[in-house]
Amino acid sequence: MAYRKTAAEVRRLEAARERLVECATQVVAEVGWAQASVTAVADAAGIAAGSVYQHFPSKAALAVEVFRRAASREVDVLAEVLRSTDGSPVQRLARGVQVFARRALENRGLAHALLAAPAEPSVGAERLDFRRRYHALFAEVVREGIDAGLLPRQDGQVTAAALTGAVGEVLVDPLGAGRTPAPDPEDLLAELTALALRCAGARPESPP
Amino acid sequence: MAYRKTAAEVRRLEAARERLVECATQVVAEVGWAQASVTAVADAAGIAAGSVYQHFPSKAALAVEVFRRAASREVDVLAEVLRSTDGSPVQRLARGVQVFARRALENRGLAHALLAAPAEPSVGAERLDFRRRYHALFAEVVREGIDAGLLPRQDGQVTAAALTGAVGEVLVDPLGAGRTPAPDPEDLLAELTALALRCAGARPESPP
DNA sequence: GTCTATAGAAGGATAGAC
DNA sequence: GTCTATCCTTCTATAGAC
Repeated sequence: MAYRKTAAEVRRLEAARERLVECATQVVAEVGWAQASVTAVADAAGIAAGSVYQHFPSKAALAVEVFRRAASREVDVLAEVLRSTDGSPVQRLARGVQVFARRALENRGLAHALLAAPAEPSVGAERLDFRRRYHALFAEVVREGIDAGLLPRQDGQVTAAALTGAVGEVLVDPLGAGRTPAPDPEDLLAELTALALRCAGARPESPP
Repeated sequence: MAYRKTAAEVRRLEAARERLVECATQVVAEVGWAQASVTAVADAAGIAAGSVYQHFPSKAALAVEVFRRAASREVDVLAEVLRSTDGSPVQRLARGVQVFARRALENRGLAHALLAAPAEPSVGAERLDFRRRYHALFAEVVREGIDAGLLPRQDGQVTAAALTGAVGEVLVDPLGAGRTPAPDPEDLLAELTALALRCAGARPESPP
């Protein structure tokens, strides 16, 4: 007689998997990909190391899932801000950059893991996709800004890529080695916003 | 009696290693890290796969060496342009961005491998260092621009990181999947230069 | 003759095809 | 699920330099 999972069992299994992904994400944010061993992750989730393989075929698959979840959250948040109906495209761009940066500064470990930390190739491939999604979002708002006459004519795709790269790169270094003295997060945020607007060609005195 | 290598032997050995690194670089540029197997690299160098291990303890060590060599070449070229005594800091910045981009567009495979292609963690770590060296170079010229009154007051470190990230990110996508239609390299170069100058806050009408 | 670099094949593991 | 193919690495025998 074939074994059939009951609904309760399925739910428990999914909950365990969910919990595993969440704990793994936290471990990665704290110690980085390199130090996030299967044992460390399993310990954090309160399960045996071997049990990880009940939910994922390999450590790499778990890492990819961790990356995808975290990246999607960031993309979703940015999308909501950039596509908001509140404010001009330029204002939304500024808010988008701020949100991008603020979230990174509030969870530096995770941001570093998403943006730059050395990781296995499978995660690296996800990272390329992650950045492309950022491009697409920025490209939308840049295009709106051009159409509204708030930004000069330009290749929106190029500007969008540049914004992604610029903001990402700025956030990586203070997250990594760090400067001395450590820059004040609020200063950094202001600097970064101004820089992004310059980058897109927004008039400096652009009003409310 | 202890065996001592003759000068000729040492030279031959170094030449073989050199040739191996060069061939490996070419293979990586052509097919990427993922496809650059030990056998493929050895074949390109005209040696047996096992012989690779006479020169490097592991494939990863060879990959790191390949990355370092190629990255150092790029950094050196950029340094020469940015530190040239010819032209204002802003002009040198523009030329630097152009050289950065032009070299990437002329050897897209290698540029993609250096900037973005998924690679093993050991290469990823080198990549972080590579980008930091770019920051440092851009930071110099931005600072000079500020001191000369050609650029507005700003955090040079932040701008330098942003320039690195922006140019790098813009170059990655056309190098990888590519857009349709493929953008004209000269247009891209002009767009990128303008963008970098905006990013640093250079006056648009800045003359010769 | 002695010592080493190289070639070539074997080992052990893993991923992909069927 | 099995089987093949390929990958990185190690091992051994050979050829070549001193």
